[in-house]
Amino acid sequence: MRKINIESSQAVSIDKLPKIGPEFFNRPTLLVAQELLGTVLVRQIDESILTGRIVETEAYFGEDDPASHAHGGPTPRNRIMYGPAGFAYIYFIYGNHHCLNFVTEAEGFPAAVLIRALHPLAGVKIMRRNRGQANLADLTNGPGKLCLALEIDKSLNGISLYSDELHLVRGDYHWFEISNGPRVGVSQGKNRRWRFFLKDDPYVSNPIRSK
DNA sequence: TATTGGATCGCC
DNA sequence: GCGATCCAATAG
Repeated sequence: MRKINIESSQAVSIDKLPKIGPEFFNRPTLLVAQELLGTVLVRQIDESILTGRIVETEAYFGEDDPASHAHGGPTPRNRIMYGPAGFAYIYFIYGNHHCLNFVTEAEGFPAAVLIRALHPLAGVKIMRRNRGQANLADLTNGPGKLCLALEIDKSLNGISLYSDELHLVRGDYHWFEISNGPRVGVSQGKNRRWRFFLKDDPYVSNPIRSK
């Protein structure tokens, strides 16, 4: 029976924490993007468990969204976005980095939420090893950083978010304020303020943190 | 087959 | 502020 510090206060058994089910993701994307804040991402690798509280997300919605990979219709790369909700869409970008997305909405409609930043909880030692540096606040404060820290790459593309390897559980972190702003790194669709994050949280990614 | 640009990061 | 680095999409 594995014991783990999910929220730093008391050790609980990871087996007893109910996974968040696929129905959570099969809902309006902007709602899911906000309700994901405060939940805990669990990454299990063999005997190791890495967890982090989601503190920053971005929504990508439909083929009409110019910033979405699905803008312009289905391709081999974006096909997971067209599938049912509750699966991971993972892609490689800028020749260096992976990004983790959760597919939302009904099958056939391309939408997803990009996970942009985590507050590291369990497995910090392994995350530090994976990232090759020691500053806790810089471990998972960006989409590429958190994938490296949690050993998430394209081999997990299309995996169920109800799997042991990768899933979500509810945190006990509730009383926060949600801020929103323009999405990061997109050249089009700037008018959509679909980046959501915990107000004043130190683990949010750096660019344009406030306002 | 070639070219171009991208939902980034870390170092200068 | 800029280079690394390479995949995906588009054009030819």
